[in-house]
Amino acid sequence: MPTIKAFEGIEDENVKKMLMCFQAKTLHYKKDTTVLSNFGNTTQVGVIEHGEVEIIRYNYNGTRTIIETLGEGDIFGSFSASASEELYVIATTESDIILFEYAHLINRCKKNCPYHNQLIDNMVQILSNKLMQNNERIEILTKKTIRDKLLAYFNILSKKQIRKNITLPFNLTDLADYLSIDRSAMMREIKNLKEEGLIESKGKKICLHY
Amino acid sequence: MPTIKAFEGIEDENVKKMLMCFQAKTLHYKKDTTVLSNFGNTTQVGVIEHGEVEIIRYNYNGTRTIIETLGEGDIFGSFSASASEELYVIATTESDIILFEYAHLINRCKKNCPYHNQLIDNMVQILSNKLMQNNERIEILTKKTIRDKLLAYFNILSKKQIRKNITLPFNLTDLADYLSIDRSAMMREIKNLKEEGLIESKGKKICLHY
DNA sequence: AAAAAAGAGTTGCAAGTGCAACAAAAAAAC
DNA sequence: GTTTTTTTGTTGCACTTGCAACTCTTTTTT
Repeated sequence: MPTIKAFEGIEDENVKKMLMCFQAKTLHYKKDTTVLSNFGNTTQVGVIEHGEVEIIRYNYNGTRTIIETLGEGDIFGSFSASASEELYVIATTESDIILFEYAHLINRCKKNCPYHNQLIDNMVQILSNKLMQNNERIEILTKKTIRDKLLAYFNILSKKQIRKNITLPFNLTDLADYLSIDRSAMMREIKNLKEEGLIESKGKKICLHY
Repeated sequence: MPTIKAFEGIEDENVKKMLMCFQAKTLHYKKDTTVLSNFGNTTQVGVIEHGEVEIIRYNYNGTRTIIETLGEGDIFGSFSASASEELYVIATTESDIILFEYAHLINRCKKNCPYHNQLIDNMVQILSNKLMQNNERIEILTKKTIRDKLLAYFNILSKKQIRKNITLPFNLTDLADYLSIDRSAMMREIKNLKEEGLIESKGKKICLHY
């Protein structure tokens, strides 16, 4: 079993008890299938036991925006998105996902289980982290030019990977989605950055020269 | 005393005890003074007892971006921003602010005070709300055109104020900041929307015709 | 009440960006 | 190994946007 952030510090047997108490269901999803649709209005929480999912918004003009990419042990729920959006949770690989009602997470049950405290402490941690990630994305999105968006993104990544030689966590098409810019315009700007000697790059591999 | 979200459901006397335990300081700030600078790297949390503050990022080119506007009873801390930013918390009106270390919020003290549970439950609530707000902002910022940004923003506001006749919560200059677009370009687009009959507007008052 | 500052509203122009439509390379499927 | 699909890389062009430089109005300060 992978380390599930929400259940960290709780013994396996207690996790099992808790999931029983929550009436949680574990469901299996094939690659590229929908885990939840109209996600903005569900009260469910999903915990990724195995696999990988993406939270996607389909825009009226047919384009799509990646809201978030989640992996093993991650959790998603109403807090992952704005209520006014048309959202889908898609399994990008074969996945096992534990589903239950969000209310269980925040309302302590009557029995006052000791491990419930731990669960809620974990939630504070998880939500804080998500907030920081969101703030990062907002920092990038508020940059006005494609160049500034790219550089801001590369910088943050470089800090995280602790080196100038970074590897993008997704392909260039998805990067353009994440930065909310046109892919071809982004490629053009990457070319400019290369020609000016600010970066070297080939596909997902980028080396910062500043 | 105003309703402070972080302390909701905790009796006044217990709040006082807790703040003692946290070694919290209440400080007074005049209009347009700095509450915290280099905010990204502090471990402090601020609770607004009276007044109003803004979390501001100053960009290298001199422009500024409003990260968040906060009022009475709101809380701010490391979770309010990305660590890589140069941030300031500015009092926009005369304000009283309670400051203490973030660690107190998430680490239950040894005495296991009963009201600490309530505090942490409140934090989950607060963080969830902030996440939703952030998600909203991301939804808006990921729109590609000024028109779509404006309409997305108006829609969300219209839902919140439950009418087509909305009043902006800040002036047009700050709105442009919030949407991260050029003010004059925004004015031009508002004019277009008016001419096409999609909205009526005068200053902060906007009426949606759709 | 007058002066100063802040905000709203406008416009020309240059630069940046999105879109469409490709070709080439790489990866996945057969 | 060949075919198919996905991803990367490129370019011309039109249009949107940012910038600068204003005027006019409203609000705040003295």
